[in-house]
Amino acid sequence: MKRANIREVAERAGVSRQTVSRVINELPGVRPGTQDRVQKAIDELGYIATNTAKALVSQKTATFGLVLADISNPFFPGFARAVFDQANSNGYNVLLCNTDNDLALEKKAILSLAKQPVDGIIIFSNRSDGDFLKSVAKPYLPLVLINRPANFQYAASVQSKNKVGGELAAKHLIEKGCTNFGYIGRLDPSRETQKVRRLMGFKKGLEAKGYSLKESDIELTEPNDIGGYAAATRLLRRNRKIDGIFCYNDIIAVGVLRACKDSGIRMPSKVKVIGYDGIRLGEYVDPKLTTVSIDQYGLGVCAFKQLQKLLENPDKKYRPLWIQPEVLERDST
Amino acid sequence: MKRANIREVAERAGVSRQTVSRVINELPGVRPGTQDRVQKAIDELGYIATNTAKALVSQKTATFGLVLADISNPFFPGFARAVFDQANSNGYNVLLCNTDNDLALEKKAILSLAKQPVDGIIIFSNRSDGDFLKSVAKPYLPLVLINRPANFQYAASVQSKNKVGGELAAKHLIEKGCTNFGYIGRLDPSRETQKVRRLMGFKKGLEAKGYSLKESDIELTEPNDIGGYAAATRLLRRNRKIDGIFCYNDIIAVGVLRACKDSGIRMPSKVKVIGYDGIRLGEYVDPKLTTVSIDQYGLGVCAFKQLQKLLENPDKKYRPLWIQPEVLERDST
DNA sequence: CTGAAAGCGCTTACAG
DNA sequence: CTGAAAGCGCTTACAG
Repeated sequence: MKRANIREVAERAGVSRQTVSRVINELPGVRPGTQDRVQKAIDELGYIATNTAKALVSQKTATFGLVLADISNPFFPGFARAVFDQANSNGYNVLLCNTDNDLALEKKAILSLAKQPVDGIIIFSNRSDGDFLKSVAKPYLPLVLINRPANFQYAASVQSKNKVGGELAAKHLIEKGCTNFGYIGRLDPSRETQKVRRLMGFKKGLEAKGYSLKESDIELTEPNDIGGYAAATRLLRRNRKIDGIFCYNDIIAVGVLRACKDSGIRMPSKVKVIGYDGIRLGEYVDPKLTTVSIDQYGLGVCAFKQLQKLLENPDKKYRPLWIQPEVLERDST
Repeated sequence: MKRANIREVAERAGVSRQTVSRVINELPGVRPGTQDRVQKAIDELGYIATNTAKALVSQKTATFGLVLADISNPFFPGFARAVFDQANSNGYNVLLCNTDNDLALEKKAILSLAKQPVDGIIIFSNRSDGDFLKSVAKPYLPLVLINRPANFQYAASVQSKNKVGGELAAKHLIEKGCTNFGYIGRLDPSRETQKVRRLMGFKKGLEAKGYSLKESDIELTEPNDIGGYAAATRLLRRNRKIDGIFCYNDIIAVGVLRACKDSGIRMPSKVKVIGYDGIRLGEYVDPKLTTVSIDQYGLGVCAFKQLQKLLENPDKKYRPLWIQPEVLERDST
């Protein structure tokens, strides 16, 4: 048993291949009677036109790639879901690749998508150097970069305002009465300047109100709850006066919450903790985590919008879309 | 600017298209000097062979589909990640579709994959009727069904032992000293017999030790934490003697935990709660949730294995692979 | 309203 | 070791 092709349908219906093509693509100019005969043949043979052949002639695959660090990381699914929803309602299929934030895997994924080929790629995994991405971005392979500037042709970006987010965290903690601040950040082998903008914003926000953050009140750690736990323990042991902690992300903050609990430190009365990202998990921990929240779904929608524009007119330049973070107050502050 | 094709590479290298083809596919029988000339032309033109053309002749796309209810549901990412990892290390790309457990969306997704086409589909979303799936499963489109029997040709399945899981839950609660049991299940419009097997197993497990579950101690709800909260409130109000609650899944259980806490019911001393699935969230709630855990990653690995077998030899029949649930004891029992 | 011809970018025999 | 021919399953002009 073999998959039926357009020729077999044409033969069975007693028409030419073009006529079948017109029917399946719902093009005008087919007599109703002919249409019926063709439809009957299609149904009888269980014919489904393949995209490969169509893609070959149209040079469009109606498929794009989504490259991200790790779909099983609670940070991504909201974003990914938005991208899938947009794709689905616009007739696109999407090929997903995980990179684990590994440079080699990221390159491999992008290359594998290029050879598929796809019509474009959304990249939310920022290891690759600009030159590589630039060499990939073509009119036939536009790139949308998330949280990374796309300062070359055939690429656009969606970015979230990390510095603003840091400022918001500072403002919130100050409003809640904190006077001694700590920061628990992310150890990061690479020199990604984006990553430090949350801290920069936090410092700026503190300074705007006459406070400051001492270098000794900054702890860096692996970005997970275990790391957050250990970092908070170190931090609070070193400086017992700290009453407001800003964490690089929610998962670190969850570890911080647990460390405080285990040390018998009351939250939010004695210490207030604010995270970053707004992952669902924050609703379930105790106390519920206050956080600088990024609208992940909105981020995904914007990413698709950029891609769509690029697909329509690859030669134009598109300015970045910016996502505005917001404080989501729960019980930890 | 246009994507270079094999003809242009051939011309630039002064060879035929077949020779270029041999080089890119690393086939033997190309003189080293020729090889170098071709490689040089490839590099200069930034040539990347497209899969579409290759797929057309080989009738293989090296792509398969993954259909699931919702990638943003914490239940799926572990499974999905396993599938992606397997795909990646075996040279496959994967197209992901979300169905929201909606029959129409599921059919649409499967059809859209069929027309891509893909080499096969893994389906973890069980709305479609058998006849539809059967009509899709063809030697050219093998199907792997998760948690659903695949009793037709060109299909295989991976299933988890829901009844055993229910029995394990009963056994565990009894061992922990419970004597009065409640069950909080899932409201489900469709008649999916799979869904009730956890309950069947639970009853069986209780009866094996001389206990039983009264109909009035069963509550059904939407499968989320809000629903679990409300159901637990109703259940505990109706029967204050209940000291062991088995929940259809973890997210319901999380709501149950919260309901108990809010009613001042001590856990695990007064009431013990056990969930099902083993999602990560269970580690973060208070008390940490004991659960009947399914190895989601293993499930994904098995799914790919089945697909691979089907791809190699579509005509053979493959028996289902079974996933064994295990009690993961944490603090709620 | 319908069809014959050419072609999308590759690979698969086959010939030399 | 290399290339000419045919073909995978469609669509795109174009002719009638």
